Amino acid sequence: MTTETTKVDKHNLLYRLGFLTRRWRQVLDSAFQSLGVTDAAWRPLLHLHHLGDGIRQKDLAASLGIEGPSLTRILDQLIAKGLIERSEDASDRRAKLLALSPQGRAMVTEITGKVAALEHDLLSSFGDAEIEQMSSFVERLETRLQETRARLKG
Amino acid sequence: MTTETTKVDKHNLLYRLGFLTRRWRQVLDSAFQSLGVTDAAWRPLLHLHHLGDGIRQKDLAASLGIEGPSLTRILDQLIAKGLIERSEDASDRRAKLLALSPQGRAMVTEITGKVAALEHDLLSSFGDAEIEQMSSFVERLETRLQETRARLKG
DNA sequence: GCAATACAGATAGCATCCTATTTATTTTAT
DNA sequence: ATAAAATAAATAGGATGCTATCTGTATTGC
Repeated sequence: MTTETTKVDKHNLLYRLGFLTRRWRQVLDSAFQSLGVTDAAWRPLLHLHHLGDGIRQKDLAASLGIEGPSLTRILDQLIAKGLIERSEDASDRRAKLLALSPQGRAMVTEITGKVAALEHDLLSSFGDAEIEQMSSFVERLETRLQETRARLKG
Repeated sequence: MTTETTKVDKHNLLYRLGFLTRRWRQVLDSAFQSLGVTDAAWRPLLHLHHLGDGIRQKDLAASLGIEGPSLTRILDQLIAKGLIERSEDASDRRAKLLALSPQGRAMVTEITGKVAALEHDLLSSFGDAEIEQMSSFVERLETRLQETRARLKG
């Protein structure tokens, strides 16, 4: 029975991580509805703000950890809302350069406040050492997973 | 700067959890392609096996942590493949009862082996104490998130 | 007994991610 | 110099989750 229990625990861990991220997404979703941006849309704004105007879509996608086509649609929405501007790169006519509009910058401020409040609410009971430990675990899992992925593909 | 750094770390933690679960799903996806079941489909099979034949869709959905409509579509696929059988509940004509077919039971065996191998591969570098600690963190986050969710809805 | 409410499941439609392919442009190799 | 390969972004289509709504059945309240 000990073996069985251990196996179930490990099994549940990854399952519950997925569950947790779905729930977190739902919380963010309801929190951002009032701002008029979807949950998927706020992160590109913050990353763009952090990386600075004038970057390419490809680099923003890499920063977000999503694929190019996934970003294209989100950008279409953000550009339609006037939060981001997409211009052509004079030095490479295949590429597009991204920049926050003034409204986009204002939105970044609002989003940053909301996200910080929600994250604080979620993490406030954890000490710095615990946060760091979780970060370390996640990093180890990421590394291992990347190796596994590479092995399955190669 | 200290404040800034801490903030970014916390920020990254939840972001990276989402990233991690997406990657894990991708690994499972490529591993299960050869079995002819999608990543979303294997978990209902295992849960049904664990819960036993004759349960209702509603209870399986609750066990999986997904909503009824999300399960309906997955079940349609699994039934079309002949892995699960859906029958009417004589005591309540609204409800349907679920059972694994013989092929479904065989699939459960294959899936269990594959999942166990992948999870072992991912988690083998973690000690039991570390696994338990991660579980504890996840549980605390789940609890806190549920409270937040309830507060936002009420 | 019958109307109102609750519940199980299915359907419709949205959001987000992915991979595969297409188009336009740039870089590399012969 | 030109043909082949590589690259940036867009488009097409699939998978998975959600909420809202519909249908049929059971339960509750008067």
